[in-house]
Amino acid sequence: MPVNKPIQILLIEPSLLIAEGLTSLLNKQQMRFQVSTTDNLDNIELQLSKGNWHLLIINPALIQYNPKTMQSLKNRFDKLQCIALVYSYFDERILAKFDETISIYDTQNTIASKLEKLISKQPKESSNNSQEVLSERETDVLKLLATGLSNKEIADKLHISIHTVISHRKNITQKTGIKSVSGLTIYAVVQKIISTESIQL
Amino acid sequence: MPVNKPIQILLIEPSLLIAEGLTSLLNKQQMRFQVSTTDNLDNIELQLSKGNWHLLIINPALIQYNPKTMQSLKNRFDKLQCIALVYSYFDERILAKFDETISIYDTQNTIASKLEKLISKQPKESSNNSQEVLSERETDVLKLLATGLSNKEIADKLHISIHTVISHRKNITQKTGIKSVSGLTIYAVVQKIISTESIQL
DNA sequence: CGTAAAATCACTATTTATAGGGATAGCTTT
DNA sequence: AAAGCTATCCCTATAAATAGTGATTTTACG
Repeated sequence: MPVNKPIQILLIEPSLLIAEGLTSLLNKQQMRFQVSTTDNLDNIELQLSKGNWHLLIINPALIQYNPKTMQSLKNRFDKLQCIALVYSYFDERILAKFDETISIYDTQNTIASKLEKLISKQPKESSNNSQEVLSERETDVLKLLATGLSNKEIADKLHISIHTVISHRKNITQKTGIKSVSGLTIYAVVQKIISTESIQL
Repeated sequence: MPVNKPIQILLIEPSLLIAEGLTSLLNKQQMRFQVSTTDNLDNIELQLSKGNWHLLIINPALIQYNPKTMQSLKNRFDKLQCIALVYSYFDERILAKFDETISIYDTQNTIASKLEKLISKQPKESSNNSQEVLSERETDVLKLLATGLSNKEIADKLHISIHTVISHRKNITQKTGIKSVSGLTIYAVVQKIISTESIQL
């Protein structure tokens, strides 16, 4: 099972509903998008600096009166692509500052293809190893992890040391980009590595 | 495990993104909402007639120029409550025709409580069969836990101390008998406390 | 045969989670 | 009014998980 690293997206949008909608739509796509949302521009530089973001989607209303912010962001994070998320009419001169524009009336496919096009423009640093597959042993560990066992229990069950389990888990996290146990659990279910019945409820 | 009948909602909204957002938000609520979406008014009477709908959520832009539709719907389906979903300013006289108004800038709680208030007005057919295992607050915690957040993050999100979160988690574990995060995640999914989309992968 | 990937194990330091003990205040129900 | 439940907060001590680095041995493949 090939696992692509998710595309990291920072979404700045005051309407929770719209943020939720976009997130939900993107989650339905085959390509994996990981969307983080914030509702204002505060601390945005801080947030951008501590992560490997691919796309910034922003409501242009938030920056239309201080285009400097936009420019300074583009300068500091030159690989970051900025997309405007518009509800209604916006001045072309403002929209022109963005790499792309998506509308709330766009279809799911339209939105996704616009984003994908932007991403494919990027130098593929990590997408060459994106056909990553969990190894057999990693799958074993994930399976047991997702059924609710601790590292120690997994180690005992597989007759290996806990260090090895931890090692495998590091690799799993790195390959899938999923850090949380809940996320990995759902992943295991979706990937049919386990069935929900086998989980310790 | 008690199961309440879901609230049937018909959503008429041309923006897929907004429809998706609202659906996603409602799915995160404890109360179960089942949302069907259509993007225009065609065949709406037909659709309404073949289902037991509780709420109709509609973009007022769709009917502002023919209020008759609205009136005729209210006449034919007298138990149906109509909610306006607004993005921007709308004439008060138009909004007054609705039982309630929600904005895309409303918080999740605001939206949910508006809908719940409308529903509770209705004669309760069979809503008292719930020996709900988890309390409301415990459900909040479970919801966030299952999306992959740590105790600390949950505390911040709910504006309570980490001790309280731990306390709730103790109770959740005791009530459900489920100790592992993966087990609780699956539990939350099965109980429709969360949807798999909302999990941080 | 050489190499690359996988699997195994190890150590340190830090952060999180769990177990178990309490406490208080605000409700609802009896 | 008393009993119960919920929500909130606090403490200690221990267990578990994670991040970062590194090393050795198998195994598969050209």
